[in-house]
Amino acid sequence: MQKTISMKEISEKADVSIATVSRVINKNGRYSKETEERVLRVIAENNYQPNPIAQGLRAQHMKNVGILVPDIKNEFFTKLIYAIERNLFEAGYETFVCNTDEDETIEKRHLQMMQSQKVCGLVFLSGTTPKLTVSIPTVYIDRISTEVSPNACMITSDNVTGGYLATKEMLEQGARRILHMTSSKAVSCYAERCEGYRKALKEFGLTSKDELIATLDELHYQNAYDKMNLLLDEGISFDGVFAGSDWLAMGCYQAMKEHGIRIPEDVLLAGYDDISITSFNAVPITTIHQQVTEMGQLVAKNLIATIKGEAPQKEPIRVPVYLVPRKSTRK
Amino acid sequence: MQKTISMKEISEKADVSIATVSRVINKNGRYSKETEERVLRVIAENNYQPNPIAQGLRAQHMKNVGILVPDIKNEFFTKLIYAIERNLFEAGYETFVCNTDEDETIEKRHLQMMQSQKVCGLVFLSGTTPKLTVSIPTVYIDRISTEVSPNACMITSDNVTGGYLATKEMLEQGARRILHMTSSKAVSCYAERCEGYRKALKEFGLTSKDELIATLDELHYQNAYDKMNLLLDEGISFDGVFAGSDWLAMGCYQAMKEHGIRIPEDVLLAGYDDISITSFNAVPITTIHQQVTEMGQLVAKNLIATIKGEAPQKEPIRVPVYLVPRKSTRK
DNA sequence: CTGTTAGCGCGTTCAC
DNA sequence: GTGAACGCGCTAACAG
Repeated sequence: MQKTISMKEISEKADVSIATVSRVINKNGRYSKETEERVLRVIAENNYQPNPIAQGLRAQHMKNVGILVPDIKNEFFTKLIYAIERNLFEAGYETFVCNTDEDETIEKRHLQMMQSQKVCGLVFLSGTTPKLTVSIPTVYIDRISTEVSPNACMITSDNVTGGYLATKEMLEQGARRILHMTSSKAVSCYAERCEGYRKALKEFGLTSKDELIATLDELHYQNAYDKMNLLLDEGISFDGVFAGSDWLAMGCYQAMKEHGIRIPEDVLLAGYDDISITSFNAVPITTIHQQVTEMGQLVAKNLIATIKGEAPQKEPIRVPVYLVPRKSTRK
Repeated sequence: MQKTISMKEISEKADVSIATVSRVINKNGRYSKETEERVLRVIAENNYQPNPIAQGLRAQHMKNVGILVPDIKNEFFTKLIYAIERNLFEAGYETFVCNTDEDETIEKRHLQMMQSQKVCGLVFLSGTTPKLTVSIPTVYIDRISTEVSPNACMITSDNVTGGYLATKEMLEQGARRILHMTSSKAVSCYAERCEGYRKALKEFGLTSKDELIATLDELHYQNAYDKMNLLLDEGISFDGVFAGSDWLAMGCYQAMKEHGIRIPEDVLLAGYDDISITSFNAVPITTIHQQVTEMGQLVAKNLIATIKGEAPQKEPIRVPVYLVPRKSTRK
């Protein structure tokens, strides 16, 4: 382990007290121009930088933030993480990426660690989380909750509009029995997308039918694939599918394909997130684009503001979405 | 900020000295059975856990490891990160994921932070890195280097065999002029894949031709796409393409498709990594599967061993790969 | 303007 | 078997 130079050594080399060095570093004033220069010179010469751990021990928090993500293998989340990390890093924060696998136990353990490690901020990417009891500045993405912590803020894309746009697209293309695949759990972003789905149906004089709402406990490709196979074997009929996420859409696509259903000729299909795979799929899939870069910026900006003591906005911040029409909804 | 209970408070509640509490926690002996029980009980009752920052300040290192990754948006890397993180977490380590964007400056700044933050281990995922001057236990993945740090070990998949298998597949399917797209920089994994490419050619009585080696400064989809467009416009002829990674293969695919080239009828195509998108592509793409789960386990195992003081293995550890034949090489 | 000092929470040496 | 005391590197309160 490489031993690094300490503030004390700097103070000796600069022939001042350790307190003065600290003041210069933190620009706390109460030092002369000359001493400042001298100290800064010694610091530069020795390539010194303060020990974040010692700072953390004193301040009771580190300049690190934890990001809790349900599935780091999902491109949608990595694009979000990328944007968040980039913005936080520029502001001097390092990032713990904690993959929870949608497992409550793992999530709790990560949270515990984050708390012990005194991260100064937390970011939750959409998922089903237990009630958070910590009072660390937090940003929730795509997870509206009624029981909001006092210093938490929420950023979410406009899921209602997204669901609405995807559904409307298929209605306009002639679909009348649109299946919606979504989460069985009370996850706000999925609930909102479903709301948009209903809204579009209503506009077309239709009502949502329970048998056309397919719910999943886990939101992976495989689950969607299995569920769709089940539904098809049961003989349910539909002429459109709005999947709550792109990976669900991919699962539906695969199952339908294997059942000899042609897309878009027999059934229209739309997903959500706009991950790369949808555009390269054998039949490119219509989807809703979420502006991850903008969301990442907002996350960083709001989190940092909250960390600095500003009261977070109570109202969720909504980022617009737009439809990306592709072959799967255009015969 | 939530104030947590300290060791001192535990010692008071248990009516022992703080030193004894420390000894019990670290199982350093020199305490009686009764005191141990009492201390452990108080610890449990108060849900106490040691402050990692204070521990870190004393020990001069934290139980955290940094992972440096060139592109966190690439599924291949996230699968690797997933496996690494999972294994390290089970062993009690938290992980800093540092995205470098293949930018040396950013990488250096991350490294500097990791060093300041006293991570106890470092993992480099394939990329072009400057010489590392720190002596932190390190694992390199897919980045063989001659100038190895004393406590670094290397894990890599069998890239030579991978390149060989991909190329041989196309040769067996009749291709004779196979273009190879690879990195312009001296990145070991790409160099090795190229070596496998040559080896296969040789076996078929062919030699590699310079005009059939296309190099890229940056290894993204867009660069491959642009390069392939350029080559096609120049009129270079070939009947097979071995791309050094799946995203490069996707870029080649797209450019060829837009030039009216049919795959596999006119040109065969193979990639490397086996990311999801290759199997869902309009023409599923043949690729080389890397066993990321196994690699992640090996990374964690070896890193932890090195952290604990064992001398790391000098020889690179090679993980087998296998060919995943798909439509892009089967007419 | 500058220096001395206490203490953040922990592990460890040294007495007893 | 146990406890007092020091120091890891830093910031802030206080004294001058």
